[in-house]
Amino acid sequence: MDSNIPEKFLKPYNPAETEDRIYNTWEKSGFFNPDKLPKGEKNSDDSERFTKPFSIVLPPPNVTGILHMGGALMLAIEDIMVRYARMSGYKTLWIPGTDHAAIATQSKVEKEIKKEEGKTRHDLGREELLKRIGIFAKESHDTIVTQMKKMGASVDWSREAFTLDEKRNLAVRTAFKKMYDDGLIYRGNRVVNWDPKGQTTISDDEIVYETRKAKLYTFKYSKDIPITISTTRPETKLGDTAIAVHPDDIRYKDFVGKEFDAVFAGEPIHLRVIADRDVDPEFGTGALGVTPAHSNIDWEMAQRHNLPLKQVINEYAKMMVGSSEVKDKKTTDAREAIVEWLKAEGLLEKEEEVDQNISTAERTGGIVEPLPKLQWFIAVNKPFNRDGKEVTLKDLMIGAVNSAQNTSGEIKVIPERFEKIYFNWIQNLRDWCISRQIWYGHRIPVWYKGDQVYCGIEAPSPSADGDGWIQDEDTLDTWFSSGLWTFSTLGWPDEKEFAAHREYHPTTILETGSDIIFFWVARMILMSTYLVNEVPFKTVYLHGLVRDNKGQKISKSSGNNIDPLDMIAKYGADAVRMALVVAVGPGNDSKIDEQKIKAYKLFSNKIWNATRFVLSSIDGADLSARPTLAQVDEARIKELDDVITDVTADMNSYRYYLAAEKLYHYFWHTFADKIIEESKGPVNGTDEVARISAQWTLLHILTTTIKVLHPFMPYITEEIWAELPVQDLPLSRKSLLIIEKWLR
RNA sequence: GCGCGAUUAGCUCAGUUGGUAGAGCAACUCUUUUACACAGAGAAGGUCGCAGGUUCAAGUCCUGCAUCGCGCACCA
Repeated sequence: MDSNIPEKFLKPYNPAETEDRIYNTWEKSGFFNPDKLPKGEKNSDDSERFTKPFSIVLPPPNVTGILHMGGALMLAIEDIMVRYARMSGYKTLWIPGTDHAAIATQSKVEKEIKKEEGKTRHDLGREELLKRIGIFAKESHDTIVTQMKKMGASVDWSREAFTLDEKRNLAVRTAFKKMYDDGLIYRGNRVVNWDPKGQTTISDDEIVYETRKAKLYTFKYSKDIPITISTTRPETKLGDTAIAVHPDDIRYKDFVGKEFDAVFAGEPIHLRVIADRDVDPEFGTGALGVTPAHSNIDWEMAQRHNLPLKQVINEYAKMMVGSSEVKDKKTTDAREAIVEWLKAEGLLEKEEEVDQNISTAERTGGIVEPLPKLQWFIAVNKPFNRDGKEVTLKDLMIGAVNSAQNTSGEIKVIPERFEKIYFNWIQNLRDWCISRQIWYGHRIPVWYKGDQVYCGIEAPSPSADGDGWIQDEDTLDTWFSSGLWTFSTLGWPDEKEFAAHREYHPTTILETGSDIIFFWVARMILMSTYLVNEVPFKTVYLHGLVRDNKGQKISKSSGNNIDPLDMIAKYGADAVRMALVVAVGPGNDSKIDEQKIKAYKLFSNKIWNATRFVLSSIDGADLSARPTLAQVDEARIKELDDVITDVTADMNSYRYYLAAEKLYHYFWHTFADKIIEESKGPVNGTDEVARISAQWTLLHILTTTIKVLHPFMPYITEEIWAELPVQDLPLSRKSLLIIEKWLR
């Protein structure tokens, strides 16, 4: 009975033997490249096939390391989107790439060099360090590419990009220059977030707040100053230039405008009492020591009251002034010394424990120190002319996203609740600090000579602009280049190349993790609306965090990483994809569990064996034309059609988590458990009409389900597809399943 | 402080537009001349966080509360 079916069906399904071979077949077919998709015959029903564009960019993985489960989830969802679009007849483009991840990559390589050779970046110099990072990035890149292929990602490798390659560098310089000329990029001296560990500035969004217990000290600056203040950071008080009180606070009314001198922990200070509405009279003593150089809010207050700025903490988080117990000490040590001094002087009035939010740097974990520095910024609130109207970048970002309040926004966010999070973030958005004091990244395209400043896409030319120009040492925030990703990967700013890809922009959809909605999604909207004057994508689909089976965030340091490659080796990529996708709605965190992956390996095997049964049941029968079906088979076909209609609706509405589950359920518990079982009678019986009806129905259901399962489980379905005989599907033997029609 | 999400079977989670609940794992009984034991058949297990309300009908809508989590702001 089994004599005519392929021998491989006699054994359980073996993904390891299948997957790499299938991926090779796909790559060779060229179908990952939309230009190579076979257009439909002219004047046929298929004449529109593969003519309308569908495009998506891969959120470029950082070259810091390897693929983790979060990356696997991202690839799974996007590949489902892409394969579904391709089968649905779209000219489908999925652009792959990697991200140089400036700070993360440089600090990782620096750490390794320090560990192995005991050298710092300054020992190596800029050129040598960049060379080393380049080697590391290349290796990481190759690993990531291998991993992406293992997952089955049907990306167009011929269009692969890197956020730090030549083309993207030109895009960055072009974007910078335009924003500079429009006055939207400026250089300014402001209090910025300084990461002493990474030795660089970071943006507001790169700060992670951690709640810790801290001591709130209440004291007087000196016996001669009658106002008592509170602070958790006494060491900053050496840089105070004012005491602020609320204008309506009668306790301090008489002091406003008075000036005081004191020597605080060895440092002479001069304080003016000011009245400012930002002071909360209910908090502490209602009086606040103003430290313009080491606090954002105090800096703003200082601007309003024209207060002097006095820096007392340096880039290494060490004290620059004070008594011998304080000067050159780390801030934490200085704090203790100052508290001792306050006690000795009898100035300390109260010491209490409070909860405090500590600012730490996202990438390095260092405690952020606000410092005054000359840096580059993007002005988000500055009006500029756009199509005859005065707008700000903030306006563009708000206008792009669709919501109940803004129905003209072009971008739809899935799930919707992230719209609120997005708008809430924009409300509080301040100018974006884009310069970084690291070497790995896009160098700022600005040159200096004495007082002269030159911003250009190219360096100033010696003949026209003279000699002696020195380029800015700093590099750009990695998200600056990531923000250009939807169009820098499509040829921009090269007019010819961009024109050739114009149909792909705006991209159809952006799929990414909800944790980078501000870092990336918002920045892409900013850059695209400003530079290309259109939204970067029409839909944003956000997925959640993948956690381990205990609900912990997966990270290398906690050692709880379930390696997707291990799981693929054990259970196959199809099983991993299903486990990641089924029952995981957009925006929701999920937990990955080896048991769940294993369950979908069993499903692979179920499909495999059902195929074996169908092939052996129809052996020798001519099923090329649809026979007259028995009533029971008609009902089965109707039921199948209903399921496919339902699943198609889910696919069109991005409910992959439901579609996958429904297909699983139908295949196993309807097709295998019921239809196959009930067909055994007619298939082996003597009633010719009933037999052929049952045989045709079995093959039809198998063929159809294999097809619609393909976006989810591409390998096993492609493998089986090759073995299915032609039924009423004229193209089926000519093409790979990857370009087969979703519905016919 | 403002906003958001979660609370459903022992565990991990689905449940799209309101019509008396599902999956995986675990646990129970039976079945090894079956396409598949990487299986099948069957049984068991839930007052869907709590309290109200709307409705012929609510896990699904509304209000309040509780617990957990997240974002933003504050953080002197």
